[in-house]
Amino acid sequence: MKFKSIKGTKDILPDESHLWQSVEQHIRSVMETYNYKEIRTSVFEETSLFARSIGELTDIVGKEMYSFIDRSGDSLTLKPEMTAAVIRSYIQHNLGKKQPLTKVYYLSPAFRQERPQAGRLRQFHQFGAEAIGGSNPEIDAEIISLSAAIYKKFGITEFEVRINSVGCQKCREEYKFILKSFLSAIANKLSTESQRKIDTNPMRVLDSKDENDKQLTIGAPLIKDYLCDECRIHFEKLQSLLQIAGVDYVVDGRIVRGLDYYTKTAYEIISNELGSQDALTGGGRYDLLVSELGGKPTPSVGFAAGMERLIMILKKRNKLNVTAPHPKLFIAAMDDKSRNRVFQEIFKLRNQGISCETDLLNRSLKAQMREADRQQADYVIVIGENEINSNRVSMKAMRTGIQQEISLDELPNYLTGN
RNA sequence: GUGACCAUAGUUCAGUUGGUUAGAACGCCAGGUUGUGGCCCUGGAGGUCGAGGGUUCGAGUCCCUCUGGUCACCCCA
Repeated sequence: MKFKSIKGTKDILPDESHLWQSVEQHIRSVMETYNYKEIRTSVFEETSLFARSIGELTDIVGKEMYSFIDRSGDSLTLKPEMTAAVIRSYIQHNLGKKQPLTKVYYLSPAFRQERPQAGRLRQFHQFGAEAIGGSNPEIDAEIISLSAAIYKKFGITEFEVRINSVGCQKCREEYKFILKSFLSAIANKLSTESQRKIDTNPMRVLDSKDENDKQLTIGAPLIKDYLCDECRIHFEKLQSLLQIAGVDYVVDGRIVRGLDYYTKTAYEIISNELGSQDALTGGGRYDLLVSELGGKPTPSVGFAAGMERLIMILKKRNKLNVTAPHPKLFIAAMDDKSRNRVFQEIFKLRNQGISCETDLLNRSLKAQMREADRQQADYVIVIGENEINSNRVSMKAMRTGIQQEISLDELPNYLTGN
């Protein structure tokens, strides 16, 4: 085979595309219930936008971005996540001037050059939302509730919302200092991975998957015990609001998100049905990002979720009772002489918005019937000399096999009446 | 980037210690007499056995390299 899809990319084939459409439609409907409006940004941006927002030292920026130099010498990057692009757009178009709080959602492909595995692709699809312009914990609660509501909309209830506060610049620095000294004391017993992180990103040591590391860090200081008053009050208020909103959650003091820009609230939605990549959703508050990217200081919250991971669960749980679109009517031609008349009827019906199909390959009547069955057409009529002369056709309901004779002129009414 | 396992029709898979024309199921196509699908029956098409090297009289089967897939690590959606 000469050409193949790029490693880590997947074609969504005609058999499956309607399933994606249906999932997307459900997501949109929940987003709109919460009064978020869609934003679409281009798939690529200036490389420096992501470097600045996500953080130079993160894995995403350090080794996973699809970056390239275009013909004018600019460095561009296929977006590895959506928030940076949304914020860039928010600032560029002065959306904050039109209203104090901007609520947007998106559905978009994203790109990261990682080794593919279950629930991880190089081109993947995210949906998510951002509420830009407010610092109230009510907004954090709304974002978390919204993301959980989407899974509930699909009948998925087996997931866990884990929340944490990662503090602000002030209290996080103090905490990191304390944490580092705790970790340094046990450094020689930690895994080499974790040892490396003590200086660069000590909070990540706490969510190491290494069993030994887990044991060693059981008594480690957690940031929730070192929050400043403002962050602590915000976190407590968020929890009471989640209770009011009816969102079940657990506090997990070890959550650290992989993107540098989070402040205060950080949260994840985890499923135990996904394999190793178990995060359905990740999100949190990023009060410093807008100003970091050149806008006015604008506190914001958001989340991003993986489409493929959602669909994995839906498939596993058999929650995808979506029916593929199928033609209402199939018109078979008795013989070649009748084909022009068949086409005439087909186009007439299609012009009236009725989905119908006919044989385009000059096949036998039997083959045409088989095709109609395969296409799951609701009805079939056969047009031949008799029908052309009498202007009457036998309408066969394929599910029941019952035939009913009607006039050709009644066809549109008959079909739309059903 | 690291590791493990895998790669045979459109799909899911068989393929004996290396030995003639590489099989099955499903799917696809055509028939089973007069103008009607599904079930059933019969027949047919379809494979450079992932690619390239090597060992051998002989390789789908053994060895090497590459590519791709799957899963895990890392990290994340």
